[in-house]
Amino acid sequence: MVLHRKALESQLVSVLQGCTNLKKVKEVHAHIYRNDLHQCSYVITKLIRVLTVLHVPVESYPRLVFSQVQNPINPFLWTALVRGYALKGPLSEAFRLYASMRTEGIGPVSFMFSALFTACGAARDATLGAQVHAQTVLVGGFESDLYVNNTMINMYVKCGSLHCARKVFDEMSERDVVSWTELIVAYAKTGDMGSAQELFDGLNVKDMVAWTAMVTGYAQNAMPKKALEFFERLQNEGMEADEVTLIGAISACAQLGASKYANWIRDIAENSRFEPAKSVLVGSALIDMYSKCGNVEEAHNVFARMKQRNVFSYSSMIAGFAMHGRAHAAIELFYEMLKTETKPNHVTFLGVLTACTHAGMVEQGQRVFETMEKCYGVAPTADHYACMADLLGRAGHLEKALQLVQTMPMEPNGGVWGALLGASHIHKNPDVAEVASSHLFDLEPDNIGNYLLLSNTYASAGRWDDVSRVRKLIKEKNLRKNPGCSWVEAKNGMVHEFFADDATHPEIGEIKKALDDLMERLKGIGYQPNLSSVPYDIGDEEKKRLLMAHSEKLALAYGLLGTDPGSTIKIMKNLRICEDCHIVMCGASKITGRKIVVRDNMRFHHFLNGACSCSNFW
DNA sequence: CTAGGGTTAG
Repeated sequence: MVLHRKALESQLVSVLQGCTNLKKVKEVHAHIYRNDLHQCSYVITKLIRVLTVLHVPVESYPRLVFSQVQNPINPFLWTALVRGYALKGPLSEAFRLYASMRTEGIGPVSFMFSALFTACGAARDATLGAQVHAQTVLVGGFESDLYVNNTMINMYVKCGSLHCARKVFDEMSERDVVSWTELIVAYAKTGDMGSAQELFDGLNVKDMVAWTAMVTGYAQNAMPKKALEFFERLQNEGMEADEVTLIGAISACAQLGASKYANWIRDIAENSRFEPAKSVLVGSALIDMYSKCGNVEEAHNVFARMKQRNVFSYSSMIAGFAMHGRAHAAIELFYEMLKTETKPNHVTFLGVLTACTHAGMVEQGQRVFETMEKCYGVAPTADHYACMADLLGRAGHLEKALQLVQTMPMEPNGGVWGALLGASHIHKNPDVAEVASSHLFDLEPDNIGNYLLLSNTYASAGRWDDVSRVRKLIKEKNLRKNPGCSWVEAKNGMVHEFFADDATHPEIGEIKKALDDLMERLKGIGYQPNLSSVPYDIGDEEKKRLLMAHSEKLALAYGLLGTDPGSTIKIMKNLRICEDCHIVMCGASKITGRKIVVRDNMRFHHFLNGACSCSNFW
């Protein structure tokens, strides 16, 4: 009889574990009653845990179940409830439960402290966390408990008290790989990869999670080459990369933006247990990567092959279409998404709105903006207002854009004023540019781009006195111009880099000659240098010379020389492509019959047969 | 039971 009961208990627990919805749980609960097991702490603890995971408010169902236990002396039972409050709050209730448990004469246990630390961490309450910390010391016997100390480190990290976390770590008598990894991640998140690396080097037995923390850390801190180095080292150690590791590496490849790396990691992913068609995470990461590498077709291939899609997959694909100027595809996909179970979130709407912006679809964008809260329950953030300011402003409705910014329900951020400044620059409106930049100089005093946009807007209006006033400001602030830089992929996947007026490339002679030839042929079809692209008060000949030295033109010339005639020329630039270069790219695609893709710091331009996917709207 | 996670705008 006893044996039978035990078997039934563990059977019910495992059934509970597999419950994915409330209805099933309720069925099992009825079964528990029928078998007279509603006093069994083991089963009831599991029941409470499952309910919490399914986001049932602790106050309702779980508490009811708990209260039906006549003599709750099992600390696991109490802790299950406390963990529920740890996830959703309120924090005070978690502590009230802990106090009641002690009054019931139940001694403190390590996992109860862990639950309390989790609660403090989730509430970002370091003060309360420190009180629990003091409790563990006061009660005694927990100072050397590895598990308690690890959750304590985690709590301090979540609260942003890295120093306290480090102190706990330094004073621990025994540490395991979890303790180390927690700190490594904490340093990585603050951008301190030096300390992260130092800790990692001191770690004797490194497991896959620790390695992955380094891959992800370097990827998140914009050091993609380092991230990939660690990814390869991890594999050389004989460890199998899992989903999380792959995502870190894929994100690093996305940052590099080169097809060589993209195809390399794609291969690894396809041959892993987490192939993109089956893993939503890996699939979504690949969509983003291919979009950022200029290959939106391949991004869509991955998307189409995925067996399951979630809000990340859809949002990434929509944003991918948007940055490649495929606005209609983006919006179509958005409506397709609305027919599924997947609900759009704030990121989805950013993608849809940028798609409208990049295609100049003002009315469509306004409609989406107006309905996002009403119909889909997603309240616009300042970023969405930035998109709207961009949408209206670029389309030439500067007054409307300004009005929107001045009446928006939250404080405009740098993105909002920046969009307005960008639009003022395009439409050569120094008055609106002045309003926008006065805010930007407060919000982002060191962002040189804003000063340059204002100064260039003055230049386009011929207000040279104002130009030199802004120039002086830049000098006083000791700000340095970001040198323009372009890369182009050669045949073998090698990436060649060019700065403006750069003569360091070994084949610079041929490159210059190829550029001259191209210019001659362009002139034949009516090209004239766009002198207004040069914001300096200098002679026309000097302007022409500066234009010809732009890094993207050098990269284009090298692309013509160094790649197969049938292939796409892929150029990347760290700044926004200038108008003259844009015209030249259009012409070059017509004359040479080559497909040219340029990624500037804003988006992708696909040049084919004399036209650009951005419809000259950028 | 505690550690590593993806989309975003000027």
